[in-house]
Amino acid sequence: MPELPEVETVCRGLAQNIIHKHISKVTARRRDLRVPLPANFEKALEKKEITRIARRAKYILIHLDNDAILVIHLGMSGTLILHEKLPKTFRKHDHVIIEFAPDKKSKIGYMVFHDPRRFGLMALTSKTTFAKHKLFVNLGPEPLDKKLNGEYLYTILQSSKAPVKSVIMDQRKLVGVGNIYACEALFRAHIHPERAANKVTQKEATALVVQIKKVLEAAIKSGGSTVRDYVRSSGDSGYFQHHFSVYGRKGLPCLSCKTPVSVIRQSGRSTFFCANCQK
DNA sequence: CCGCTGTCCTGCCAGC
DNA sequence: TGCTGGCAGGACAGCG
Repeated sequence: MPELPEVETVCRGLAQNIIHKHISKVTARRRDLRVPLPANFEKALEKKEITRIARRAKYILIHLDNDAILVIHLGMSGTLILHEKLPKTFRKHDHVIIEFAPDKKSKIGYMVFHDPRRFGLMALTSKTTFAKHKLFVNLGPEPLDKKLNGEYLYTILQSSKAPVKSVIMDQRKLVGVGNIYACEALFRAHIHPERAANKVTQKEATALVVQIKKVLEAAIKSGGSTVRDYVRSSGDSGYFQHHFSVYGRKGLPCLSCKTPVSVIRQSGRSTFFCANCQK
């Protein structure tokens, strides 16, 4: 389940494999994803060339050689798998199959969007209307952008008395940080996840920004993380999960002080933290 | 406006 | 072994 590093890893995999490919055929086996596929979905993609792969927040943006952009969100359980040949049988949750015209440069022939929970989506937008699109208009800044500094985060945190963890996961304030990396960044910055955001000091906000960037960059470097069903577009798993300090480590000794890692629920999500190291 | 809860959907795993 | 309940990386509507 992709947070920013996983989505970034998928984008890099796609960029290496499908840029300049021509889409020859699109087949939707199910249209009722989180947002239903538009009626013109297949036609809008067929006969177009892929020119560029980009990412905004947790959305994959596949630019085509006209004004169009194919938007993909993987939700909690979505994967994009590239195949050389069409599989003999489709899996139950293979919802969309994109077929490429053969070319001399690569053997990749198909891309399959697989998403058991259907929390993911595929949508169409365009270069000219992208910024005003419903999915993108309210998104906050990218965490790896220079614009996201301690000063910015401190201002954001000051404006809310919700728990600091909820605020850094709020995609309107800051994109890309999901449950795993929120837990990891707060641990690294020694901030308790339940602390009211407006009680975080300027110094702590700066430390938190540094740790958010560091943990995301480290995860991207190791190819994203895998908990259960996330697979890179090249087909093999990432391995950042071996580096989690607190996430999924309930009851195991804190790597810093050996206190057993705690787990609580915040807004329906599990939060892992060290009650001794995080104040 | 704000903060929090519930919900969408399926699969998997622990516990009985 | 088989069933059940709870939980899963996201996002958003709707409630008080």
